[in-house]
Amino acid sequence: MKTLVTLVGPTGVGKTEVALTLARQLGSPIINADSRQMFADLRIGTAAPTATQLAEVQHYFVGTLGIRDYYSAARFETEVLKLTEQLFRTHDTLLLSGGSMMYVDAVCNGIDDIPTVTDETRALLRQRWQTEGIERLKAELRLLDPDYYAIVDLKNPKRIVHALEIYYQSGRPYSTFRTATRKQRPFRILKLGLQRERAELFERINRRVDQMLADGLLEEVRAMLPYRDENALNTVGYKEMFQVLDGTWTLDFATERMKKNTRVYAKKQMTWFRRDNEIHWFHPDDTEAMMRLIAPSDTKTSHFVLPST
RNA sequence: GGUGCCUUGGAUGAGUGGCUUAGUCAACGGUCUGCAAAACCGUCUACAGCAGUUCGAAUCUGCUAGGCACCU
Repeated sequence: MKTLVTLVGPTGVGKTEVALTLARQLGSPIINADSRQMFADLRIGTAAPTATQLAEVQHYFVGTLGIRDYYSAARFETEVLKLTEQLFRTHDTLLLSGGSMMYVDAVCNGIDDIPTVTDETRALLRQRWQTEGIERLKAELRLLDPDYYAIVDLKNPKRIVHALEIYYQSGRPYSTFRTATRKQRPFRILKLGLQRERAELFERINRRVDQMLADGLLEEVRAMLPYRDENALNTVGYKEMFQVLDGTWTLDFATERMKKNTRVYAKKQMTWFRRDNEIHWFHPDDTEAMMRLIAPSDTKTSHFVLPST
């Protein structure tokens, strides 16, 4: 039975280290599920695996995107599925590790087949949102897709706009694409979650932010200035440091904000993962317990085999 | 010792007799099916203490405590 081991947890909990340990023992490559570590130019601020770590274990989806590339959870789903199909020919166990909640869910549960929105449609709707206001778009959605209008979070402009994008892209209401069904995968999925006490996690986050700055985060951000409006840079760490480069925030203030926003992000991740009752939770130090769950039989069985007489 | 000003929820900060839950930040909780490290939502009802005035006080009066300023 082929198994995809999925390692999740909040930012800063220690996923990278644990993933390496497990990968070594399983002889598996690491499939990265962190939406920001995929960008080649965002290494320091996303705490991407180091060159040494990358050299030691084969990684996929780390540093594969240019800063202006479009990407999505749906695309991740299809690419990972294609990759696993290939890798499972030579591996029984594969490791998927990362904290991007939606990316992980896309791989585990699937995403409905919704048409990709073109740049033109996206730009058009964004412009209408700005010039006509969200109320107009809401009224329009109510007429075009009453079913979705009834359930959508009307306070969230992104959801309204997206539903309209789909409508204009395809000529069909967004709600007709939503099946709410879970896709079956041709392999077993074992979900492991990493957890620490909150105070300890926050302490690690604070220290890691300081380390990023010492490692040259500001220079990395400076190189991204020409692309600051790209979605990939709407990211904790980069947002704050742009303010420093603009001269509107002091470095100290920005650093505090970055720490705070990272903590908030970690909490959001925990909120998301908490409701997934398929996750088995572990302390990051307890990789032995994780291995026992992943490969329970390996060494144990021999003890129970009675010598034949 | 005397005089004047001040004291609001974790922080900041409006409010000078009832209409009110100020607001902001933090903290905590939650939503989530194509940009998700995104976007959005909810919770946290305080007025330094005591005694009065009043139908009714954070808002008026007195005393007590603490803080700040000035004076002998």
